[in-house]
Amino acid sequence: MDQIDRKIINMLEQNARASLKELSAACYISSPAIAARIAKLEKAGIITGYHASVNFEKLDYHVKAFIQIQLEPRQKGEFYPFVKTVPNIIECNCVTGDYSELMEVVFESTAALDNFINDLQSRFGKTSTQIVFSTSVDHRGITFQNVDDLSADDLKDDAHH
Amino acid sequence: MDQIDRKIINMLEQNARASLKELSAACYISSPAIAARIAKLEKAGIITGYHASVNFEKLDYHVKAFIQIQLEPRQKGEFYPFVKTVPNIIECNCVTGDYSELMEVVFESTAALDNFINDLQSRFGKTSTQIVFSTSVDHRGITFQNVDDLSADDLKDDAHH
DNA sequence: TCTTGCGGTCGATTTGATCCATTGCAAAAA
DNA sequence: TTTTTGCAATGGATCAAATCGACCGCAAGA
Repeated sequence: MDQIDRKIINMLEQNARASLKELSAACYISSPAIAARIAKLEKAGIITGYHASVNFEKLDYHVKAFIQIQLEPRQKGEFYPFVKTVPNIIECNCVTGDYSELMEVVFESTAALDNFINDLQSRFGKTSTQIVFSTSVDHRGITFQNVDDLSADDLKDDAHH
Repeated sequence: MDQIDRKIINMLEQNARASLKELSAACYISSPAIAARIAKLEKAGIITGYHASVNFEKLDYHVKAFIQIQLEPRQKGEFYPFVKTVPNIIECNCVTGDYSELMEVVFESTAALDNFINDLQSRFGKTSTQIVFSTSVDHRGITFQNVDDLSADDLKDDAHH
């Protein structure tokens, strides 16, 4: 993981469809070299995938919310397969605190959200919900600093650490 | 937005680097047709970007957490530019409830997280933090149902709605 | 009926990705 | 010190994929 790898990751986080040529120009190395580095980062499990992101509003998912739920330990075996199959659940984490699971969801309407919460409560346990008014930072990866405007020499020097 | 568009979106959510050829084969239309549809979805603001996702653990961000913070209305002008500049904040939402902002963060260690929380509290207001034990559903987009195994005829019929 | 516009196909061209032989360099072995 | 080994890169040839432009068919509105 040198500066070039970090720059590749930054660029692919911003635009996963960037061509090897673009990456190659920005990193001052050849495109086969970029391809080899990307393959290595994927194999190492550092880059885990490439995903298009969509505007939920435009797809008529007007309500985003966070739902916390209290779960008995024995319910987890049923809960985890369940959450994976519900497309409205866009993230789910097991967390510290009074509620054991915290999930992020999107729904067409508050009515549909309410419906889902009722279903959750009857199947599992007590919930607590916060509805999202606005999103100031949309889900993103970490961005490496001090990599964005490096000269050819800076990058090359670093490569042979 | 017909079934073909939905299938394209599904596929690009799963693999944003899928080639036009792959998409074209799966949708039973030519690759220029796919390119035109993607361009249209982007221009309409339905597809908002393509992002590589990384394994935070492998990059030594061992602690994921959700931080809620109480904010005076007048503090928002300062808060929003701030959260955008902190790379550790991977999502931030304004929500209903006792705490006005809910953010998802990643840090190298609990010490670094603690440090950040102290900084937040001194700059803004009261916080409440939940640390993530495990993630059963990693951040994902919505997946359209009944699109994954359609025949050539199904897709074509739908195109001329 | 005629026209307009959209969304599609097909083949030609251009662009980008991949393969392979070769090089340079640094670290470990002789 | 010299030799060897292995890794990461290059550059050109080859191959695959994306783009362009001409053309077609169909449905909606003039």
